[in-house]
Amino acid sequence: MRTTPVPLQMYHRLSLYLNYLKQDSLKDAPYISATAIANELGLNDVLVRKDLAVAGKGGKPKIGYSRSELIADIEMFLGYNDSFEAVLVGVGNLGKALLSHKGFEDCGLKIAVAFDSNPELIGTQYKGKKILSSAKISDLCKRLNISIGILTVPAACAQEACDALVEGGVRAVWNFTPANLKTPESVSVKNEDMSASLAILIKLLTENLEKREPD
Amino acid sequence: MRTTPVPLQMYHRLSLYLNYLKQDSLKDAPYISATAIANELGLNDVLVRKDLAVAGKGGKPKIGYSRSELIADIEMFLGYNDSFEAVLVGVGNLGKALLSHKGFEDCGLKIAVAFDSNPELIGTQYKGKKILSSAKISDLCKRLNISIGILTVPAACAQEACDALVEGGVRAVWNFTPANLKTPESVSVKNEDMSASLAILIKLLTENLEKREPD
DNA sequence: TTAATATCGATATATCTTTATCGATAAATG
DNA sequence: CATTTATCGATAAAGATATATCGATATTAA
Repeated sequence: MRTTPVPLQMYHRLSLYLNYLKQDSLKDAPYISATAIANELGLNDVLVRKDLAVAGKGGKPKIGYSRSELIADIEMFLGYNDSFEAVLVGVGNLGKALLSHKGFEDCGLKIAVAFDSNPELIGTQYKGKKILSSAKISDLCKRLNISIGILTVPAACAQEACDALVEGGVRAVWNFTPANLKTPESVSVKNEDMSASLAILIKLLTENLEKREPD
Repeated sequence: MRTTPVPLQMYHRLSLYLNYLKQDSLKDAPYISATAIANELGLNDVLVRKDLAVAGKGGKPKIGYSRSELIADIEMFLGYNDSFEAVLVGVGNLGKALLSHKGFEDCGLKIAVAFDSNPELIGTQYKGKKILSSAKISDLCKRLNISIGILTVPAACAQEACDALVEGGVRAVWNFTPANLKTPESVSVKNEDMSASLAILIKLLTENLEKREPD
């Protein structure tokens, strides 16, 4: 079985670096070291250096990396300069939260339209995005050449909506439902499972409690 | 540096198993094999068996594991039987989405109250949860013996809100903002960084596109 | 009752990921 | 101008995680 050539975790970290590097408080710092980033984010400095070696053009001893160059390099590496068209399915609270989220555009993600099956929402707009009937998903995705589908529907409708997206030629699904989606191999799925995250949170918590109150 | 004794990823997977095992379509299946779970979730069967060996009581050759027993074992292992009191800070769309989410209760998470700084929201309720002034965070957390804080405020207020939670004795923070929170060692933080997830999604997507269109 | 089969559980192996070490280098300092 | 210092980059080592192999076992079928 083939595995990922470059660790997915690294992409996660690069995004963290980017976020850190863009911080207001660093606006006047022309250079920054891997050690500093590592300390700030609680990571190992060699790890940071290795990540930056993959995504960036290299730094200078004693000085570190050019902050602006590093930002540009990471954004390039993460594909934030290419633009991807997306649609969102399910305009509930979570859907609205994602539609409101400024910052996706900076990552090259453009939400073109949203879909919902609620007649009261169909035809209206939210944050400047049109809300259309879910019946039109595949047609519209084809017409607009959409590559990403964001799923924020109830779990029970998730597979159906996903199938419509796939039918519409979408190549990646960002799944915010707990459903275990089936897609053809050519369509990637990234799951954002709240329960799974919560499981880890609770684990961290209990681990932590045990540490403090040994018995 | 000490690392996690039991892989965090495992907790993530256990939650997936749980979700799968509770599926309606399996309601009449008394037994289920690690192989079946692995195939369904796209994992290695030995990996699943290893996870289940840690969390469960073991299965029978040729048959598999008792589905109901497995569910109980995993829930026990994940600490879903213990109940944790939580508060949510920031009743925007995302906050509302989380307040609406049924299913946290099944995991032992009880959101006691919510906080916001918007005067129009303060004093109202959402989904049966009272919304109080953010100024009261630490006092109330102390009084109610809250152990988990859920952060769904704008990034700019994140550290401030987090400090109030820590002051209130919270032991774990579920951070839905992109802020890089500073907490004492005794307080765990679980970050849900959208940009970082998106970075991985885009990576999966482009990887996928390259596979299909080699040049 | 015997043979075939699916599965578990344990052990061993491979792979992936992170951390440690060390020489080289650019700036700062005396 | 030599020395010290912080950092990079490469290589090596360690550690963690996932996969493969194999004997044991319970069920099913001949």
